[in-house]
Order: sequence, then structure tokens, then C-alpha cells
Amino acid sequence: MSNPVGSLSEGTVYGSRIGMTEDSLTISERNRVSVDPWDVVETKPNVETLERGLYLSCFDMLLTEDTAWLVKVSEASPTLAVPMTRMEPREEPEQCPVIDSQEQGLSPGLEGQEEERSLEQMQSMVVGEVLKDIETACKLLNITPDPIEWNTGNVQKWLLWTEHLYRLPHAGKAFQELTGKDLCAMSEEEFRQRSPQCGDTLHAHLDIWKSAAWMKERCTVGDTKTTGGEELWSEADSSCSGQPIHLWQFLRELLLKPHSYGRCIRWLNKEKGIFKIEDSAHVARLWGLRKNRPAMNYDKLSRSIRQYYKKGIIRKPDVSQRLVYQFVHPV
DNA sequence: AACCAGGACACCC
DNA sequence: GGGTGTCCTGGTT
Repeated sequence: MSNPVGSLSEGTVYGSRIGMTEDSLTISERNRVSVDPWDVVETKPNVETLERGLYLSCFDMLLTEDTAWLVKVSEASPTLAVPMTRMEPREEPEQCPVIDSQEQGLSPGLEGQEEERSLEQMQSMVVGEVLKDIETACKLLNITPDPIEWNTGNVQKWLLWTEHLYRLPHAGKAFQELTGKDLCAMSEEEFRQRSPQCGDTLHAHLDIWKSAAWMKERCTVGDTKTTGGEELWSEADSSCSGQPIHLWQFLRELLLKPHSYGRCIRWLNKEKGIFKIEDSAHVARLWGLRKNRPAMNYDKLSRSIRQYYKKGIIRKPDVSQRLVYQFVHPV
């Protein structure tokens, strides 16, 4: 299979993959099928084949950095083959500077310092993105970042979430009645025994969570030096402060994570607070997950949004469009 | 069929 | 009582 990625550095490729939705991997595909960018995600003939190599190369790259926690991950699961972030073809250009440079075609002569610098940026970005993904999942699922603290319900949520995100076959039953502690004590082989299809993948993901929790602990105890993505953990957030999250807050959170959710909800005009729900069912599912309401659907979610009309929190934009709403007081 | 608007009621904090 | 979740009717795209 030929694709434009082949000529690029692995770090650049992976960096764009994990952190940016205007993914260079998808560029050729978008050129081919320019009608609906979502097709890139839905039809993934070459994604599977790329994923393994890319992810491994990512870890090779990461291992060159002083990130002991990632060494831990790599040692624990050398077969890690699934990215933390799905490919998201839609992204705000300012968030993918490297892609821009790719698209402009960096001359091969600049490989030296330029590449090293962008590699460094990429490394910290990768770490940051991994933490961001975990942080977001914690908020949305209302679970703690440290798997060791999970009860059986939390474990099931995490499983559902991971399966949903990476389109794995459902394996929740195989891990029923297990707490986070149980899960953390299980070897990759035990994971595979319970779920031959995706046990290794789930184990790898759990390892990432464990490592992130470990790193978080290491960072918060002792020095306060900021390293890649660390500040993310200290972000004060309404959804982590004990009180239940409001729908409008939840929507805003999704909108603030275009890397992860740009596919299902995105800004049409951030300044005016106008956003569009691209995948109503998906957003409703996420909301249902967050609120522990398996029966949630867009009909109900939209009813709740409409309650905001009276309260002056959300309204329909002046030019009303389907699935488009507007925050009355944009940030 | 999917979305939209809003009434009514239930539930939980 | 506020903030939904659920169900409903009826209209629009």
C-alpha cells in the first residue's frame, strides 16, 4: 500500500495521529473521497494495517525521552497496537501546525535541527495527549484516573468506553465482577484468556492508565515542575468537584476536546458559541454514559437542551439549522 | 425518518 | 425547587 506517509518521519506521523485530527494519514484518502470526511473514519481499509506500525514507532520514539512511565508501559505490553486517539479527520488548523508544514512540503534538507525540534515537541505532545484522553474519559465516565480504585461498575464503564472508542468487540461479560484492583493484578495472558479477541488490547490500555496514574502520583508528590501535559491534571473542573455535571457543561467539555470528539460535536463559530452536533446518537450515548443513563437518546438530550432556552443558557442560532445550537454566553 | 418545540409528570439531589 | 429524564403530541425538514 502506498501513501504519502511513507516519506515522513515516524514521529511526525504519529504526532499528527495522536494529537491532531487533520491527520496526514487521511490526507490521501480525503483527496480521493472528498465528499464526506467522516468516511475516512468509517471506512478504514488501511487504518488497521497502519495502526500497529505507527503505534510501535510511537513508542520507539517515546523511549528516547526521559519518560520512565512510558518505559514501564512498553515493558509491560510490548504488543501495544492501538492508538489512544482515533483518527479524527476534522480539526481546527491552528491545532495541527505540523500537518500544515507537511502539507506545505518541508524540504528534505531541513531534516536536521528542524526535525529534532519537532520531534521534541511531538514527544511532549504525545504524553500530553495521552493524559488528556484519560482525563477526558474520567470526566465523562465519572471515574477516577487510577484503575486501582475502580469498583466493578467503574471497570464495566471503562470497558464499555474503551470498546466503544476503539471499536472492539464487547467483552464486558468476561470481566464481570472484577474490581480495578483485580484487573490491575491480571497479566496480559489472563486478559487474553478472558477475551481472546481483544484481551491484549484492553490490557495494553489498562497499562497506559496505570502508568498515567503512577506518573500523576509521582508528579503531584514532591516537585511541582511541569512536564508534558501534567498541568492538565490540576485543571479545576466542575465535573470533578463532586457536584453532578450539567448538560451544557458536558457539551462544552466535548467541544473543548476536538481531538477526541470533533467527530460528533464541533464549533461552527466558537466566538459566537455556535456549535453543531454532528453525530446526535453518539453525543447522546456519551451523555448517557456520563450520567449512567443507558436509555439516553438524542430525543431526550435535545429536550434537556431545550429546557435551556428558557434559562438563557443555550438557544437556537438566529438562522436555525438542524442540530445547531448556540451558547447564549460564549466563553 | 430525523429533528424540533414544548407540555406534563416523575425522579433524585 | 432545580435539573434533568421520560413520554408525549404535533409540527417541520
